[in-house]
Amino acid sequence: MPDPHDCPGCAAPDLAFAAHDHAHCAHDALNRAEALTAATGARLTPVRRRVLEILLEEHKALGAYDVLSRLAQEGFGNQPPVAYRALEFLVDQGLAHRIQRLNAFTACTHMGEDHAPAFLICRGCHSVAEAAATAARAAVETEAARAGFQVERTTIEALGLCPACRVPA
Amino acid sequence: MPDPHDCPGCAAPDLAFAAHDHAHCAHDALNRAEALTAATGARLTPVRRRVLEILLEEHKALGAYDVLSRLAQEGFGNQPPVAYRALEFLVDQGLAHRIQRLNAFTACTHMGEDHAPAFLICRGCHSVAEAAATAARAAVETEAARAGFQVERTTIEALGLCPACRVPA
DNA sequence: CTATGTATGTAATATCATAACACGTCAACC
DNA sequence: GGTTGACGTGTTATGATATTACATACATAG
Ligand SMILES: [Zn+2]
Ligand SMILES: [Zn+2]
Ligand SMILES: [Zn+2]
Ligand SMILES: [Zn+2]
Repeated sequence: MPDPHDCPGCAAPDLAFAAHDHAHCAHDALNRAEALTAATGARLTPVRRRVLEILLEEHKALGAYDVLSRLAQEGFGNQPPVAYRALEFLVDQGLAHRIQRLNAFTACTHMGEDHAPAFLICRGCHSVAEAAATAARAAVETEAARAGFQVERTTIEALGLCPACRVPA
Repeated sequence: MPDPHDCPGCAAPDLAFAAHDHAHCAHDALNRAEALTAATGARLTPVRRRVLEILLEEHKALGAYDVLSRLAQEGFGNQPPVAYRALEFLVDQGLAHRIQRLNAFTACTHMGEDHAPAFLICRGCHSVAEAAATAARAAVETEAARAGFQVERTTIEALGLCPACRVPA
């Protein structure tokens, strides 16, 4: 098992697109999730934990029904609410995000950081990364204020090409 | 019929939330749509025109099925593709926008301006306004570039309270 | 007038999401 | 120990959103 304190991938700002030891990346995220939920008293039950593991397998977004079919294969319930509830829990706990544009979910790559990222969605390989969005959010709020609008949450999702997909093979 | 050259509402930057003569606002938008489609050769057929009129009735987003039921009442086809196709046409022509967060559509308030707005969605009254998003987009692209990601389109949708809904009655 | 492309109508199906209820577990409480 | 209540899970049923495929109408170009 990799040492969590010696990992180039985990230090990368653009984790999803950077080459990294993803097995370690996922393992580490799961540990972090355990710690975070333990700290708040939230219960990372088997279903919820398994859903998070499934999301962590790749830096992509999975639809609720994709998750569900995986769960069903493994002996968990096979009805939509099973998946939706676990996903809702993970999103509420900040362990996963919902990607509006894809009607899909992805594991958070910055667990515990109280962040509100922009999502970078590659239309080539369908990977999803998180990017800092502080400046962008501020800009939106400035414009909104001009209209007297009070922003509570802002969804920012960029569609385009990741580094790997930009260059044709 | 109002004079298109004397309208306080049409000059407001935050048209949707500003008090304005909406009958004129909608009428004017429809004229603009006619002119724009005529100029490009696109055909604003009866269904498409009617869908735009429906969207223009309020500064809100309407689901495809809401639009469809209106169409059906008026003797147009009552199957989903009728609505989805007309809506797709309007979006392609820049006469309407799709609001991802709501799975719904709203008439564009800046037809012909080649804009890429942020949407301000009021959770109180469900009205939707467009706000300038040039700075926000630039910020997103800057961050994306740091990850080597090439942005093609960015969806920015803010949820919050409009001026009218901020103050409790 | 006929061929062509475009728009519309319709049926069927796919995909995404939630409401409502039943059951099991566990810990707090008496 | 039994009761209660909160919570999580399972299941049925339904609702909401969206697309594929095919048939038909209609304009206009040749
Ligand atoms: Zn990784
Ligand atoms: Zn890619
Ligand atoms: Zn108006
Ligand atoms: Zn409002």
